Amino acid sequence: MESEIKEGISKAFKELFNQELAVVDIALQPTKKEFEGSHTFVTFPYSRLTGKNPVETAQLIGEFLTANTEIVSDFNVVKGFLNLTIADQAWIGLLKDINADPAYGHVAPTGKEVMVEYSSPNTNKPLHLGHLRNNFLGWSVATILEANGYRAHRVQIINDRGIHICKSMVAWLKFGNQETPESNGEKGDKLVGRYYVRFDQEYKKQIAELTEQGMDKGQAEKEAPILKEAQELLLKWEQKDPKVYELWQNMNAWVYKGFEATYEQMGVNFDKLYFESDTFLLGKDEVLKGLESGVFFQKGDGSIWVDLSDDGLDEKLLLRADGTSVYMTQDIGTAILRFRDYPKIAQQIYTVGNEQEYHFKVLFLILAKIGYSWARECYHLSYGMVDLPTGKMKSREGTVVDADDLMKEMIDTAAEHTTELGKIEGFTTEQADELHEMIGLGALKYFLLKVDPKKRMMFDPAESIEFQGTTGPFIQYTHARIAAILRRAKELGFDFQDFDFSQVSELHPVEQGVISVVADYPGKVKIAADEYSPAVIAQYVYDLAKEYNKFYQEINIFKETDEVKIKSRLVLSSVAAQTIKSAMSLLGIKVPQRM
RNA sequence: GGUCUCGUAGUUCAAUGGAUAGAAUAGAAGUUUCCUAAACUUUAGAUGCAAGUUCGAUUCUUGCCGAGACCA
Repeated sequence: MESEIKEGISKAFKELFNQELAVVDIALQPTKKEFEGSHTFVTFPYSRLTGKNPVETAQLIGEFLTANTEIVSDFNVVKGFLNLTIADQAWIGLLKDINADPAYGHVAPTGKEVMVEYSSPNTNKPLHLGHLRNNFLGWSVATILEANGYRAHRVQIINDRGIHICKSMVAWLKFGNQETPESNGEKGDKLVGRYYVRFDQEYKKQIAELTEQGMDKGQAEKEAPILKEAQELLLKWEQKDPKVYELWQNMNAWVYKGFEATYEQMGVNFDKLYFESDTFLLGKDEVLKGLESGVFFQKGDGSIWVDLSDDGLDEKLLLRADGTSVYMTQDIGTAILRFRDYPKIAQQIYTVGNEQEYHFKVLFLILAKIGYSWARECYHLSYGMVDLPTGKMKSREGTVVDADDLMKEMIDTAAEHTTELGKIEGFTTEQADELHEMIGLGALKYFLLKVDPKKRMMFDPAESIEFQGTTGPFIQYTHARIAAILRRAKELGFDFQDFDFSQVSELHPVEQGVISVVADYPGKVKIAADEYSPAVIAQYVYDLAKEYNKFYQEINIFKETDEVKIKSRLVLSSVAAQTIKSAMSLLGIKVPQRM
């Protein structure tokens, strides 16, 4: 539809003004609702090209389009705005085409591949609210890219080594009494996380004792025995001490099992996991190679650095004086390994919080410096922090919202609301549970994805579980109502599968409204991919649901006596439902048949 | 100190340089003999401040004020 209008405008420029205006340079915008029409062409910028003032230009183009195209039936000009009205037949034709396309809005596979990283947790803490935004975002972007014809590889890097996990290990050895997830039924990531907290408590206690004995605080922080024990453990781990290694493997295995359960509840999955314990040595090799080739330099103490002052940044440490690696070292190794594993990927996307923007800027520069041309195809999908009404999430102050707890709370609230409204009569327990999960998680995902990723956002638990307004459940409810209509149609014996569109002669404005929003879908899917922003889809599907609700309110399909109208509206409803379902699936949200 | 991000209704979010800055929510007032009222309709309310660029600025540039993150 849009492209046909643009072609018409391009033609008009050629024939009326003898000017070349490429179709790609023409922008249309939706007409404001207070004006007649659906598409608007702004003529202010073209006065020079046409030699006429904006109003005359708009008038001439409007006349040309009405006379020479089938789709534009009428127009009006307000200042430099040319508002175009599309012919009913063009809308009907569009509906017919959309209805005939089972993969409407999605591009067939192009053979291009892309890698999307998300989640990437530490193994010493359970997943929290921030991880939810991260996972939903990464998973959704991968799915949106798939809808644009890419093959997406979903991966994560697990920070499974380092002092943090050793802290949990020490605490478990000291206070754990050999307890395991099997022995006490606790989720593995929670158990290990608990010992990390336990370590911190003990550490603080020891610091207090030492300072009481007269040691100054800075020294006490270094000298606390429990910290020394953790450091010793790390050293033993690096030497692959069998006992330490076994404990490390066991505790990490508990964590992974716990994470797996959380991911399953979240509805996300991965094609491949990377572990830092596997990649950090490769990174080290690369740094040493870079030192040999003169890309990096060494300081007097033996530490290795990169100088990025030509790029407007400063010097950055790559390898410590004692030869141990830093985050950057590991990330270099991981990136290289991934391009080896998947040589066909055109791009690597990192879903990581915006506090690491500097880190990734540096990483990509370094990769380019050591000669990897794909470095410029790496993209940091940066997202803002999630704030709570009570303030910032701080693990030390216990104000972290646990991912499992939150998901459970959402599902429970969905159950309460649904029961209150009497919606689940006739449901089996399994059906009811499935529905509550759909609604609870739909509310959560939609709430976290509707905001522009790069912006910091406020998550209000109380508000998010209100299933009103710009929310997932609102959209799910709209879908359920359409499904009810289609069920009713079946009961009444309406078969609209091979509906003959040529019988339809006119449209009600609310029908046209729905078709016009549905028609935007492919364009939105593309924009969402270009901008790596599920928020584009979230906003879109809300608009669609709202538009359908207007239609629903205005027209009672089964009250109509004209069978052609009934069927055409059933087709319209079916197309709307499918588009809602398709768009929601890009966000990882399921839609129910009834709720 | 340096780099970056962000300041929009009471609140949470929108707006490829375009028309009278949109929604939602909270507030006020309505709609159900009819397919699901978790809906719909009406109403009131905002661009931090000051310049600049131009037909036109929430958007681009500069300065200031305010919030946050990162780098030493």
